[in-house]
Amino acid sequence: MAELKLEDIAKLVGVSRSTVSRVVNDDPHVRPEVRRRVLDAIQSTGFQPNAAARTLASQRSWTIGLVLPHSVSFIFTDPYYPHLTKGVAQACNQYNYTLALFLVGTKEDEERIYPRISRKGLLDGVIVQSGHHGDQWIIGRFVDANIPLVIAGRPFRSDNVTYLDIDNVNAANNAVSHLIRLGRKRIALISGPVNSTVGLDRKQGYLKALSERGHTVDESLIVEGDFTEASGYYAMQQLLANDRRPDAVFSASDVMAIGGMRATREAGLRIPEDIAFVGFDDLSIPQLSDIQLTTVRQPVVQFGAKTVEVLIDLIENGTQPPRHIIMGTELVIRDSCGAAQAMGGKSTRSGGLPANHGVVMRSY
Amino acid sequence: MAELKLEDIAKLVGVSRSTVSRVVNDDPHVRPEVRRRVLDAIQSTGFQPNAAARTLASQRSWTIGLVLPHSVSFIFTDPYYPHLTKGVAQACNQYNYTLALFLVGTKEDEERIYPRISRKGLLDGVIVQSGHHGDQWIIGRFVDANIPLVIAGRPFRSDNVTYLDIDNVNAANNAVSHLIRLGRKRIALISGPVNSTVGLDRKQGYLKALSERGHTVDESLIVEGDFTEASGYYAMQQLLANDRRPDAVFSASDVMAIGGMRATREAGLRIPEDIAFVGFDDLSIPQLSDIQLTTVRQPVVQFGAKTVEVLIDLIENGTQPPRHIIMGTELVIRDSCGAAQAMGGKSTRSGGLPANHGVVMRSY
DNA sequence: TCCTACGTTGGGAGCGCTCCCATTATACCA
DNA sequence: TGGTATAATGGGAGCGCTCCCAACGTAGGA
Repeated sequence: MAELKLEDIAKLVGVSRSTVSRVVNDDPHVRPEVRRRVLDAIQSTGFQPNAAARTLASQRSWTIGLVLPHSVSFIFTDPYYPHLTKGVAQACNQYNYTLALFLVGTKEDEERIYPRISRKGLLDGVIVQSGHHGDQWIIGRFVDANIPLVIAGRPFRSDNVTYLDIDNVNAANNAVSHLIRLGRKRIALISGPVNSTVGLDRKQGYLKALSERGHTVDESLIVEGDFTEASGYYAMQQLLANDRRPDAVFSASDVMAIGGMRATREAGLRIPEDIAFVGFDDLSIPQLSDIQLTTVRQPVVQFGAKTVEVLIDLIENGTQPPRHIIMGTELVIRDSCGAAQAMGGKSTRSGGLPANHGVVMRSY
Repeated sequence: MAELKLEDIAKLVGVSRSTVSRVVNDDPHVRPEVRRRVLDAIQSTGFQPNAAARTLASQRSWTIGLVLPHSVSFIFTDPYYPHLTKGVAQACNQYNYTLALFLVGTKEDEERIYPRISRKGLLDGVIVQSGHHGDQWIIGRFVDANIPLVIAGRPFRSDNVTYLDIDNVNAANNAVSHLIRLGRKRIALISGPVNSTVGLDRKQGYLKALSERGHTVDESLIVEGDFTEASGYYAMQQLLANDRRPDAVFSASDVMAIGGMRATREAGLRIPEDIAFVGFDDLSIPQLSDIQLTTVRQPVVQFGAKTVEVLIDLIENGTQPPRHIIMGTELVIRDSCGAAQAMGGKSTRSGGLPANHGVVMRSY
């Protein structure tokens, strides 16, 4: 079967190329009867308009790019990326855009990928997941290329770009405040990398909670991790080697919290009795544990979808003043923070269920 | 800055459009001196050829599609998908292809996505992750559309399509044989869904190992899961409710094994002393456990990359007889199978390390 | 009845490349 | 030195659409 084109359908129906094009593009200026005949022909022949020709003529590709820098290593261990991707992909489907995925790992990748992205006729716009210091020049590059751009996550220099982020400071503040309310005195932080805005913001929330509630900051209770389970494990070992060990830990990610909890158990300490834990993410990691993690739930999938919507708005309505959109979080209270014991009630654990839903507290 | 085209560069350098095109496409028929001047102009102007125009004229988009059916739910919990995606994305970068990602969840998604994929001028070829019964018609559809196609995973009807798979039967056979060699008598199976070839093949390997080594099959020791942690947990509870409980479990995925191990611990049983576990995947799931899982390592990332290579070969060299490529696996022996104890040695656990590498046995 | 307005339709002119063929420049041999 | 093979170059045609404008038809008002 030779490839059909608009012209062929036109000939078949006995109308012009333009009329078929109008039908395909839902242009109202076609008589209903003609539209029906064209539609029939399209249906019966299985005609699909050629994407490249359409893009060339209309200067719109209906494709958006999702760029995940550094992801090649982290996509292994960090459930954040699959969830974000899912949110973005679903929204793309919904709005009839195609999603082009760019996983950038090495410098070599960058040199192959970034020119391709800046090229016209491939993408209508780009979403860059960011928040790392090293991403600045990439963002600058796309800004220079004048391609519609939305950043997922707060970039270091955010004044002239549109970005979406979750409210990391408030979320961390809530989590730590929760531990303080439960009577914990020495609350440690396993932070994210401080060369990332996520790491920075969650740390700031931790510090804010302490100072707002009259706790003094003990630098020896702050250890930096890199969002991997291993780093959480080592960070916890360091915290436990302290003269006076912590009685609670706020971890900037669930995966690090799991590492920390493993180190805690190995040291013969009980969770939450000896040390309470609160994590960050709530992205359904399968855990081999009878202790369910209290954590900050960030709406990553919706976040990804929202990112797409903002980008499409940018594509279709042209340049606008940069927008900064911040999404809220929830604190999900399960076992590891000791809330159940502290409140004299039963564990929130609904015995035997693979994962309980916990008690949810909206951040705002 | 107005968008540059080939013609503009040509005018700038004082040559023709065709010559610039030759330089851009590395055609050898250009004098070195002219090539240099053109290259300089391209460099200094930052010219990028328009992707859509190129695609339209050459009938090649240098884009391939990765279709993940059912993935919208599983991408949450199953690390297989991110790993496969990573392998595919890296290979795409390497060969200068763009990757278009299609996450298909609902029937609605299908109706939006599949016509787009069949459309000419968007994709040069498609990789479909498969192995589920329901995917047959999708595959048939792409075969009909005559688009270069490679299946990742063995499809149910595989005669007329090219696919890649790992050797699930052998891998499962090895895993179960390992448990038998360690002296386990009642070896249970937490299988994958039997409406998938993965589930079927791993089950067949289990059955094969038993029969080859003179064990009888006890149907009450076989429970079907769906690759989620929850299903592993429930499956294990069912197994433990047995009159005579198993002394070993082979799980068709690590995530289900983790669910199973959680149920085992909750029942007050020891791993591996009371029940030994062997999983399948080895995709670095963060575990809150002092027990490291013995498992079958499947080379998912390389598998994804290989899939791309086979597809590109198909794209560039035209239709060939369908190829069926099967990749080997390794058994990674850690703590949960009890090999260390059985062999009278120490645990293979290198005390305190976040995750040990285990002892690797190549399948073949 | 004619004229105007508007809804409908057709076709030309691109979009920015690649591909092919014709033409010109260069090298090599007799 | 002329003739021929070969390399380098230029430009037309076309890829399959969209967009725009002109042309046509029909209805409604004067």
